Amino acid sequence: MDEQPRLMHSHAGVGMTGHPGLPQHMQEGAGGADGDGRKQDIGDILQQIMTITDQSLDEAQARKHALNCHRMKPALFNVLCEIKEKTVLSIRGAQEEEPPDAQLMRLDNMLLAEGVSGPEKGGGSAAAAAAAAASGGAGADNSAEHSDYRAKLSQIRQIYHTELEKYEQACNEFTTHVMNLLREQSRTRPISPKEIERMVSIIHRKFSSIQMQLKQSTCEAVMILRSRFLDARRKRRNFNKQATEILNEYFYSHLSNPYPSEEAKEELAKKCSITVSQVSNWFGNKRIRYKKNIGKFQEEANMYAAKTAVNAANVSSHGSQANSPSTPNSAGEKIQLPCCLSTCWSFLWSC
DNA sequence: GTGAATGATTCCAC
DNA sequence: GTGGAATCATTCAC
Repeated sequence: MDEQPRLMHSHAGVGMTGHPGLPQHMQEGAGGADGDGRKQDIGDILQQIMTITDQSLDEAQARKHALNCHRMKPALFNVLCEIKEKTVLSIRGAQEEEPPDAQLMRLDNMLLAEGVSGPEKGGGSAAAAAAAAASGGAGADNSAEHSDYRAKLSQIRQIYHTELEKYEQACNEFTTHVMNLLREQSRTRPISPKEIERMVSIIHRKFSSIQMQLKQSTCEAVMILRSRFLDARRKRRNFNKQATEILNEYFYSHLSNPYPSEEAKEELAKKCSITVSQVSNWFGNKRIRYKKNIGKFQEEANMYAAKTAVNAANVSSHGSQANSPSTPNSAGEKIQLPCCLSTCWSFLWSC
């Protein structure tokens, strides 16, 4: 109960000469009898403001009207606005400068990179191209897969933009509503432009957090789409017969050391129209499966050994040096290797 | 529909 | 970074 008199005294003191919060027009001639009169006026106004909530609606309306028409009202209002602005700045000033949200930046960057946000640029073509390379150049199928990927990405993009537009519209409507409300209220209580600005930024932050959720879920949707598209296991195609033949020929003719060099892998990849990674995968699988069941692969090994022998014989008949199965080593040099040693070699690299 | 074959991926050790 | 081993996902022959 003793709060009110203290506030009143404090506010009344605002009218004192030389008070930093007091505008020039209120300070001029504040001393003497005129100054006492103005202090009394301000005291009256403040008294009316403090008691206005205890009155009936009609009484309050009448008081409100009287206050609005009071000759000292604009000056007092300015003082209250300035005091409030300074108070708000001192309390909130430090909080205004928030660093940009790192998570939001990451999401924005990703959406931009995937072609979901920003200008439409046939988004996802990079991912589609990557998938095409990963799947080993399935050729004709890829264009259909690309269009499928693009269509799905376009759907995600459309949903994202629709939702974003809704949020932005809602944010603008709400901001306008709140600003109108504050402007209306500013006729009866001191609301500084800074305070309105702060309120707007609070609203924007709230809506921004909702937008972040939208961005998060959009990113997840893109990731799922991308992983499905890029998961080549779902799109596995057997190599053609010729490619398998070339790889097997190399494998069995290098049974002593079935580890093709990078150069050999590149050459094989070129010959088979597959990627170097696919060549590595193929040799990895082949080594394991051969080692696990040599007996099963023996027939195949013999077949390719015979084939190699025939090739060598052909070369020999054309004046070449070799007349037994020859095996180029990893450096591409020819070394003499009896067929019967193939299992011994396999034992060597399997240990 | 089922099982073998096979290309790709993942995890781990070196 | 590379290769081995296990596993997955798909294809293919029956």
